[in-house]
Amino acid sequence: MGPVPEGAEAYRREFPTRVTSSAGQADRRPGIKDVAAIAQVSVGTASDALNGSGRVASRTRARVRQVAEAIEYRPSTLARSFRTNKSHTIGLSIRPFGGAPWQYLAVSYYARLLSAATAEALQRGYALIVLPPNTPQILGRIVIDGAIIADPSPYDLLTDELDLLGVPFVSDLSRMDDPAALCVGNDHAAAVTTVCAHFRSQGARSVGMLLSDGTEDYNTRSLHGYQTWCARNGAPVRVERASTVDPVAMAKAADRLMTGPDRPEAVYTTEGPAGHLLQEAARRNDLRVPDDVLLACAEVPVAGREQLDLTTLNLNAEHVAAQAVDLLAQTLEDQHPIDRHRVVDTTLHVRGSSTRTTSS
Amino acid sequence: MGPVPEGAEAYRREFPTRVTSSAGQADRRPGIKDVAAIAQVSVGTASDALNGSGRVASRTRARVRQVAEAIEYRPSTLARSFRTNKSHTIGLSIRPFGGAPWQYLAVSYYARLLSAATAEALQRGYALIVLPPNTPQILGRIVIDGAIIADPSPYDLLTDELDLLGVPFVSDLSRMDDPAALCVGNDHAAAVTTVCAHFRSQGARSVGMLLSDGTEDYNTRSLHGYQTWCARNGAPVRVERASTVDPVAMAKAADRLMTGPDRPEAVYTTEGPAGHLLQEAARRNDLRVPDDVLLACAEVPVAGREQLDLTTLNLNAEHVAAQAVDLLAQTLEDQHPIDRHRVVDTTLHVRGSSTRTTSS
DNA sequence: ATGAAAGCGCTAACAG
DNA sequence: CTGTTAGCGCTTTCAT
Repeated sequence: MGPVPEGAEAYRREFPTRVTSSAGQADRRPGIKDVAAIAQVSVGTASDALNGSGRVASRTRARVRQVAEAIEYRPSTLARSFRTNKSHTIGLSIRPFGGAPWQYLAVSYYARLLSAATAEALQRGYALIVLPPNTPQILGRIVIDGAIIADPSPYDLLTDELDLLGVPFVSDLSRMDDPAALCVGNDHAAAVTTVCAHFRSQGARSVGMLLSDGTEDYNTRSLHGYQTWCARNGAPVRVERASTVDPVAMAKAADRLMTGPDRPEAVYTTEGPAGHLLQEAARRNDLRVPDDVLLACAEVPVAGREQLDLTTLNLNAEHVAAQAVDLLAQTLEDQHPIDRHRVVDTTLHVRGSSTRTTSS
Repeated sequence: MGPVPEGAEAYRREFPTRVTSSAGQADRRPGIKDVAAIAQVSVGTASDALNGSGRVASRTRARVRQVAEAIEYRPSTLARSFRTNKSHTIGLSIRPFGGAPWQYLAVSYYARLLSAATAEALQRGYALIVLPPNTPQILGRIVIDGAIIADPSPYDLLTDELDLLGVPFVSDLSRMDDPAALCVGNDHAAAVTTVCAHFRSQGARSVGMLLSDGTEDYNTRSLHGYQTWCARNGAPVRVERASTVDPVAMAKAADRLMTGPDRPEAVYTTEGPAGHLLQEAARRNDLRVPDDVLLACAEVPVAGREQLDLTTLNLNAEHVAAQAVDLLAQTLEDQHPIDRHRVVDTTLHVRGSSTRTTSS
């Protein structure tokens, strides 16, 4: 018999049922010691040969690899992860939305974030695990190297547990005061300012704001940006808030912005799905868009985007995801990124709902 | 000092920098041996006490747990996974769609499948990992206990690798001939029959079919069901196929179904996003819906569902996901489910696009 | 260039 | 009831 037995058959012939304890189960997956035994090297050498550490003769490496291929050896990812203390997985937690905890995929921003984060992570050799928000217990069962917390509520329970476990995570700009924190997000204050300026350029003197009643960072920043703009431009502040969970409440809030003698000449909402609620409210109140009131919203459900002819603020979820994954990956690979706070630009897509056709 | 030091401070006081090799890094996470040392028990006892194996005196268990709590001990999930050979994760792979590999979230069926699978998995203590389709290499880096392959192409490379690794997986009904395979899916043939029967009940004598040119199970089954229905009912077969990737080709295919003297009186498409393509094609060809042609489609993008007034076939993605996770979880927990092939019902939602208002 | 051996942190079998 | 010990499968020194 030659020194290099080839194929799984030869392997089985030479090592018939290598099982130690319970007889009969010859179907156990081959381990690295099987490879080593057949290739007539030690496990250490086999490991080096397979991982290409360079310190093994090319002839023996070839032999070891040949054997590994022949018996279809696959290293145990579990053991390897354990040994290297890396699982190559990152968690992504998205805040609850619309009552149901997983409703968020209906919001284009989060769907895009998830897609892009998954793609970007995989490209770098990480898999993405979808985590529930506010459920730190899950971290006791599963393994992640790092995490991305999208739009955490100010007291998200996950973050504390992650800190305790020493798992690095990226969150939004709400943690910017901590220079060590990893932050990626939009400058929502600037975004709102852009929208308001656009409204004004179209002749609107007053702008109303439809906000969620949540306490996420984007909410507070958007509100702050709005208030600042109003103050600087001598415009009245007109804010309505309602729970994102409750479309009826949202619709009523929209109605409040469309009625009364002092109703604003333009309305913006940070809640994408509320975009068409604004359109419906305008219709209910016999206001023509854009003639009587200008409208815009941040993101919008994917389908029917064009049909709605709605001016939108693109938060560039793909960029956010890419930056977040990049920042996390660098940190996990001990590259100590210098720019740990990253602000992603927003883009205003002007469409019919905010373009004055007749001068007022 | 009492026998039970409380709090991390006491711990650090008593065991100042327990590090063995490199001095100075006192920030290493406490392990089970730290807990054991402080609680004055062996690691085995500590493990039993923490995992509630029942064989330890309640007094000592209390003490051990108290210590663990005090020093904020968290078991290494990596080590535990390694030891128990379980990672509590399942992979979900969804076929590529629309060119971009992650575009599928725009398709409501897949978005719902992902949401529901994630929720169901977490409820059972599993986390869900989003896997790319046709990329078996990823399985060499990450750890999963099982997998769900949604709509695999007939030669999906993932399945072979999963078999090799001994990772159980659920796929669709295309593997029903293997009694050991785990299968969950809709009976697409029956679904198409339902749609055709509905069309006929509304007076349509002929039904056209707009299909993807893919080779997924739902495609072949839908086509087969359609052909069978036509044969049984003496209706002409009129099938157009186009790549889901290519909306232009899809639109052209839709046009072909709307023109000519022998154009069908009703059209169904299995591709949700093509639903409104059918509507547009009808408009282009001056056909009124539903007067001149009846329309229906399987699933539809989430937003604007009501506005489109389109009859849809609900594939009940949530049920599919729940059954798939259930089947997988049972298998992983060695419960050897008897019903390894599970067929999920579909539901026809009749709306305006297929309801004859005037009798023809 | 290669082999031998020491663990990673934890669980589980066995011994007391 | 509790302590001791043997690994899980692999990577990584340290010798040779």
